[in-house]
Amino acid sequence: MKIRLRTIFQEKLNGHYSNCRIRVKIKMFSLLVLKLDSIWIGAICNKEKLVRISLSFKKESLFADLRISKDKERYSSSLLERLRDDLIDYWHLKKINFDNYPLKLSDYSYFAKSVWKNTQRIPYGEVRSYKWIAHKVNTRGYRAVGRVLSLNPFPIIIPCHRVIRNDGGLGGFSAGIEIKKRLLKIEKN
DNA sequence: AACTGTCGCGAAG
DNA sequence: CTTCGCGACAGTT
Repeated sequence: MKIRLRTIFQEKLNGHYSNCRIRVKIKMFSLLVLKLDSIWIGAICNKEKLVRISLSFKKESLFADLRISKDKERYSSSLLERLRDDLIDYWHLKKINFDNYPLKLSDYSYFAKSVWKNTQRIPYGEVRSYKWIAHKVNTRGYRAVGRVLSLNPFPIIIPCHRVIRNDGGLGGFSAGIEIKKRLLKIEKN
């Protein structure tokens, strides 16, 4: 449970604090943590949408990446249960379609959202280049595409691992190139 | 102002 | 023919 103090009003009347109103906004997050082979996957969601996913070889870095502290309480969530099942199936080589997960994208720029949307159009098992994505969003800012993909809050669901260099090189991956290789290997079967 | 997961060209081996 | 270095590119934080 994440508690954010929104506003604290203190009204000074007649020389002393006589009316103190406190409004607290409580945000509830559900947390999923699972390990598939050597890779840890963490995901958080709010009441209706996924908020962030993180991949790592080290469990500890999940929580920093998700921007939560690790000993928060966990609440069950049907969304995360579905995600957990899908991820396990995906890991066992099933061609899972992650397209219809509700994602919280409201905080991101139009450009970022269009890059991610086009990334989601790359079919399972196929790859496209950063340049290809750039064409789709009408820019020659290839590096800008890379920058936005590096900020991808939903790895696997937004399959940025399917985006590689135009010359066939792998490019990069924010969670580490080994994880990118691993995901591509899973999809090659 | 600095950063990024790029691209493509020219020069060198 | 392959590899390397470098400058241009564009959008974000």
